[in-house]
Amino acid sequence: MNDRPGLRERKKAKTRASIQKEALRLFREQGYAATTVEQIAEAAEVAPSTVFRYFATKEDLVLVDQFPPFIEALRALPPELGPVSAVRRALRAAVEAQTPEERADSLERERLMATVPELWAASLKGVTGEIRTLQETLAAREGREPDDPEIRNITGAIAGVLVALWFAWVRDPGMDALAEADQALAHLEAGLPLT
Amino acid sequence: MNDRPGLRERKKAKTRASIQKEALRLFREQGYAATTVEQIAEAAEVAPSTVFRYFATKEDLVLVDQFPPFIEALRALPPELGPVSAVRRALRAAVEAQTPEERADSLERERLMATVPELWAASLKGVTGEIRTLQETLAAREGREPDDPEIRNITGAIAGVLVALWFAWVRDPGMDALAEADQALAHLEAGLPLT
DNA sequence: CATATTTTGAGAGTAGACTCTCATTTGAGA
DNA sequence: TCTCAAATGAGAGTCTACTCTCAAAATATG
Repeated sequence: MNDRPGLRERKKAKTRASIQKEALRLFREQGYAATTVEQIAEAAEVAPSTVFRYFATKEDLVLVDQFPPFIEALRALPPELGPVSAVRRALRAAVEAQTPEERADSLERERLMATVPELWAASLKGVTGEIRTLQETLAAREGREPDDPEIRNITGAIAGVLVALWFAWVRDPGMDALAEADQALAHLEAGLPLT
Repeated sequence: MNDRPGLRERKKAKTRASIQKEALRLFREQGYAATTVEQIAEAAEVAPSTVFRYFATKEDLVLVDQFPPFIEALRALPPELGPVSAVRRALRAAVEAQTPEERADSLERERLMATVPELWAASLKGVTGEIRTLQETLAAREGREPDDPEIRNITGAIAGVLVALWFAWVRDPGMDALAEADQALAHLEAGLPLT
C-alpha cells in the first residue's frame, strides 16, 4: 500500500528510459536504418528480447507524445477565438507549461526527427493522427463536422505553415522557434498577404 | 538505323510494365505488406530476381515522379498572378495534360501511397524536395529570397491544404479531386474565411 | 527465511526483402 | 546461320526485425 512505486517499478522505468536514450543516441550518430536493435540492446546493457518487451517495434523507440498537452490547451480555450488564433495561443500555452529541461529535450528530439529522414518517416504515422485530431478539435470548436472542407483547409494550412517553419528551423537552429511560429500563425490569420 | 526500339527493348518495357501492373493489383487486393515479392514475380510470370532487376526495392514499384510537369506549368505562368492563383492554374494544366488512362493510374497510385504508411514514408524524401522546389519557384516569381518567411508560409499553407485534401480524398474516393483542389485553393486565396 | 510472482537473458527460430552466382536462353548483327 | 552480348531463371545465401520458450535471477509478500 505504498504510494511510491516499488523498486521493481522504478527499475523498469529506468531500464525503459535507458534503452530509449541509447537508441536515440545511436540513431543520431549513425542513422536509424544503420542501427540494429542488437546494438541498442548492447549499449543499454540489456538483452535484445528485452528491448522488444519495452518497445513493440523499433519505430516505437522514437515516437513520443507531446501532443496531448497542446490539444488540451486548445480545448480549454473559449470557442469565440478563431481557429488560427486559438492554435496560436494553445501552442504558446503548451510550450510555456514545459520546464526548460523538457523544452530542450523536445527541441533536440524534433531536431533529430527532422534531420534524419528515416526518423521523420517513422514518426509519420503519429503525425497524421495528430493532424486528424487537430482537425476534429477545431471542428468541434466551431460546431461543425470534422470533414467540413473549410475546417479541413484551415487545419491543413496551419499544419503546413508549421511544418514549413519546422524545416526552416532545422536549417537554421538559431531561430526562436516559438516566436517564429507565433508570427507565422499571425501571418496566416491575416490571410497570408505579401507585403 | 531504326527509330523504333528493337524487340529487346520492347520486351523489357513490357516486362517492366507487367511487373508493376501485377504488383499494384496485388497491393490493392491484399495490401502492401501482405504482398511478397515472390507473389508479384509469380503473377508476372517472372523470377523473383528479375523483379529486383527492374525495381531496386519493393517501394519503387509504387513511386513515380509526376511533379516536373506541374512545376513546368507553374514556371510558364505570368508572374502577375498571385502565388496561390498560379498554383491553382498550374495544377489544372498539369492534370489536364494527362491522358485519362494516366490520370486513373496516378490516382490509384496516390491512393496506395496515402493509405500505406511505409509508402507515404518512402515518398517523403521526394515530397520534401518537391515542396522546397515549389517554394523556390514561388519565390522567384515574386522576386524574393527562397527563405523569405512570407513565401515559406504561403508555400506551407498551399502544401498543407492540398495534403489535407489528399487524405480526405483517400477516405472518400468518390470525390472529384481536381475540382476539390481548385475549391480548396480558392478558399485559401480568399484568406480561409469560415462562412 | 520461504514461497510466489515478475522480469530478464540466452538463444533458437521465422519471415521476407534483397544480393550473388552461374548456367541457359534470347535477341542483335554480320 | 553463326557469334556475341544482354537478359533471365534457379536457387543458395545474408541480414535484421520480430517471436517464442524456458530457466535463472530479482523482487514482493507473509
